[in-house]
Amino acid sequence: PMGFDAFGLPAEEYAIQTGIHPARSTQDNMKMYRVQLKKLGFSFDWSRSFATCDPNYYKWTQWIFTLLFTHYYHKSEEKARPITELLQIFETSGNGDINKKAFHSYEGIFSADEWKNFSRSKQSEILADYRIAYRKIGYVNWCEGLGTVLANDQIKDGVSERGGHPVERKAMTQWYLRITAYADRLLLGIRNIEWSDALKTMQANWIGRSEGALIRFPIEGYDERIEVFTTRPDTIFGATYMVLAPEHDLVEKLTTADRRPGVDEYLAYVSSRSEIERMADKSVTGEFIGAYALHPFTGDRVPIWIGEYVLKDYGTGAIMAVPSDDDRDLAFATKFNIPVIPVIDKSEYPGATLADKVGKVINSDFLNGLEVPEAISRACEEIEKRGLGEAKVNYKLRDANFSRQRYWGEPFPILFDKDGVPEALPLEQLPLELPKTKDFKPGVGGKSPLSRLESWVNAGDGYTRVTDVMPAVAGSSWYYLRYMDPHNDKAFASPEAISYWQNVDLYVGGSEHAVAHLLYARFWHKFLYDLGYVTTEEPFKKLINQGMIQGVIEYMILLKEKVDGHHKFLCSGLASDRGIEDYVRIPVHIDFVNDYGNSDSFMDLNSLRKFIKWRPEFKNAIFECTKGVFHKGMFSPKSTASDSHLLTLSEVGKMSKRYYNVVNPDDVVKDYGADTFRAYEMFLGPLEQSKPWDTQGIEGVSKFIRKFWGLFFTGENLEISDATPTTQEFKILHRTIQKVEKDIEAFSFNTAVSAFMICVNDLRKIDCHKRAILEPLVRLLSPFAPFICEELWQRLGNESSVHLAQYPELDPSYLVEDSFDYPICINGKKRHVKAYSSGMGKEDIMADATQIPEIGKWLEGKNVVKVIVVPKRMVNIVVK
RNA sequence: GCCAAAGUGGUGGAAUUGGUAGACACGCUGGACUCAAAAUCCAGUGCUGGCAACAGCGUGUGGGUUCGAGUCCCACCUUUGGUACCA
Repeated sequence: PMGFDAFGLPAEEYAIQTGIHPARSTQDNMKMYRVQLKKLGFSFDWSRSFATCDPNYYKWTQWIFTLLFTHYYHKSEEKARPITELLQIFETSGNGDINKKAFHSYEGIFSADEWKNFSRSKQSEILADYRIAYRKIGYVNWCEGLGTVLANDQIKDGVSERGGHPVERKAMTQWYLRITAYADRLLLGIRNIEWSDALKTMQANWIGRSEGALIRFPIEGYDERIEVFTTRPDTIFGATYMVLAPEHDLVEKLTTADRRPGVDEYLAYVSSRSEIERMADKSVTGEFIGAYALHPFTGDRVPIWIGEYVLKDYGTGAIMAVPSDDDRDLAFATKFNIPVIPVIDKSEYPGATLADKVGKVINSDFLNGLEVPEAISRACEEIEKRGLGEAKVNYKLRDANFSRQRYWGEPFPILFDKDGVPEALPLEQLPLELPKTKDFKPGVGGKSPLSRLESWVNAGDGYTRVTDVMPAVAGSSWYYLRYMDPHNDKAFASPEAISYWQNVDLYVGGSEHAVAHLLYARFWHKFLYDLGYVTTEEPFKKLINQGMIQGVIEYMILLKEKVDGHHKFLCSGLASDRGIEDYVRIPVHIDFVNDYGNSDSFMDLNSLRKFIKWRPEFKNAIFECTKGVFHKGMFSPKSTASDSHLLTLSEVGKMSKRYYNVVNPDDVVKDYGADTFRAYEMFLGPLEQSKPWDTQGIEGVSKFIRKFWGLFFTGENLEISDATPTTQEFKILHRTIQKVEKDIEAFSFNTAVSAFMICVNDLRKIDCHKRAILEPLVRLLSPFAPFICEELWQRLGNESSVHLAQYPELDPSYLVEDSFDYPICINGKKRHVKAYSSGMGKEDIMADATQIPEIGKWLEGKNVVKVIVVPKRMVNIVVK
């Protein structure tokens, strides 16, 4: 159910050509059309991956969506409640008459104080609006937000990565997943799962809980107030100006006539800037809009500005700026000559930065003299007392855009009536299948392809359908539950199956899912838990991030000539005889120092930076990317001297078609067999670690497999003895059982393979061919080398599969050693080794160790201060 | 900048969680078998000095704790992921 990249081609284009539903097509079809599409020279923009295409599965994804749609978050109960309950309460409470009960229930959406602060007209508007409450208060909200769509009218900025087509960001009414309702519980739940600390921290940071205050600033001459969120209410007396996000609702209203031209110009500037530009260039920009807020405590006039550095989506989209205690505010104030009032005295905390929450408050009326932490709570108190705002917890986590303007994906099981009120389709009408079509081009104004289908949009009786589809994360948020009962057509999984399987014991996945997929799945799971559909609070009990097998990416740089005293290079990627033509799209000249921002070459900027770091003498060189074909063997072998004309650079990175560094496992299997390949992947290193694929070491594993086979055969003939094994042979076996068992539990497969190698080497040395040893060993090795073990198991005369056989059991009695080789150390340095029997006491060892003749020379002329004996570890003699 | 992870031979990596650093492999060197090669087998292989016995040094750098540090603490350097004006 996860979206997958099918040969790097989007499903839409595939369907255009074939008319075949990708999920139902065969691999061969795919390959055939892949070739055709390439010939046609398609480039693609609006989708790279297939969404879930099996209606029997996505029926339940749609059903869960209807649950999310018909439930709301009840703050005081901290769980999901059906919206219908809420509506009933309103209906019985009479038109516009807000009784306490209704009020309480409404708390799930607005706090009591928020409600109080709404104007009378807004309150009745909300009540009159209750019929369309679904739009606003469910776990999925139908509201406006930015989406990235193909610009089919005008080129604005930025081009798509794949085809170079222009895209734009556009506000559209879309579905949003209200994951923020679960922010607190998603954060708390992290404690109870066995994930790596790194991953837990990443999720915690992503949720980004911060405690602070919501403060409402009155505006001179207006009834409205500006709401700001701050984690530093203690610095409120240092607030010398306010900044609104350029997209803030009040900007239009508050801008004075004399400031209008400047503001319009600034707004135009902001909207012209692409995300990339904003990120690359963080220069301080802003504009005064002419209006003033009134400081809630002092009543001073506080000028209102707009500025790019305030984000519409975080907090309230507005800040009180305290230049004395915030780096960004200070930079802004400095640039625009806004006064700075120091409010925190940090003289007692040398080395503390502006952001550190330490110091004593000054210039701040009733806060003077307090330490920062006290001042924060004191300020919150006062703010609440005077009705200026309240303490508030804010989360970085934002509601997730759940609409995609493309063809493939689960259609939304929602109909809008003629008044625009959404209704969920009942389960009997699911799945709502995607309509068949041959027209996959985007709709007008960046709308999705479905909007072009009149028969889809109009559902009859004045009802209309949503034209967007769900993202790939929809299906992936719960697919593991479907595995528990995959063929059930009455429910997404039966209660029996759910209570038997519960949740995922071990989830192995890449760390790229750290915040998105893993967070959404946790949210859905908790939601289903609240509704009683699952029995656990967390979907994935234990999680391991496997590393990625990487490839080596090679680059080549050719010193071409000297131009105006500058070195000029031809640079290129390479790795195979297929050449690089396709991958260097636009030849560009890069003067690295002055113009390095415009690279569109295969050899990316990072590599160039690395190159410069390595060879600083070429700092001022000119790099020219070329379409020419470089072969590895074209130039003299790797030379790095500056008099040479060729330099090579390589780096380790993802295996990808675009780098020509993909190693096909089939080839390795063909050369060495599946068992060797499998065991070698395990042997390469720790599971969690990414590592480059390097076939050099595979010989060792291959030899091991052959040696293991050799234990059973002399030439072609099976030669197995039924003799009783010696103690030593049993010891070798059971030592291996112990080690392998422990390693499997710790997911340390590389050391398990090494234990097998040691075992086989030891058995060869003593020429052991005994069934009583080898048969358990076959069973033990079978998860690591399943095919050869199955073969040997059958040859040993067993009827059923080795994979169904009883796993060998450890007998610790074979592991008892009667002596131990103690390293004898002088002051912690090993000088000698001596064996002492296991029964020997500490005192006896101590006494003997100091008498060892070989140790004598180290003790000469010194006093023995202390002798430390650690049983079964070592002996340390401390001398002075 | 911030968050996270990691730095051990020529290479991939071990190290019982504070107790013999370099297991197991690859590579390399020498040898056996062979007319020869491949395959296989045997021996050696951290660095430096020495014929050797042996000695000194050695887990990114500098300091600290300890009888004892790859492992713990402090500061720094480097690399790899992630993230980005989060108020």
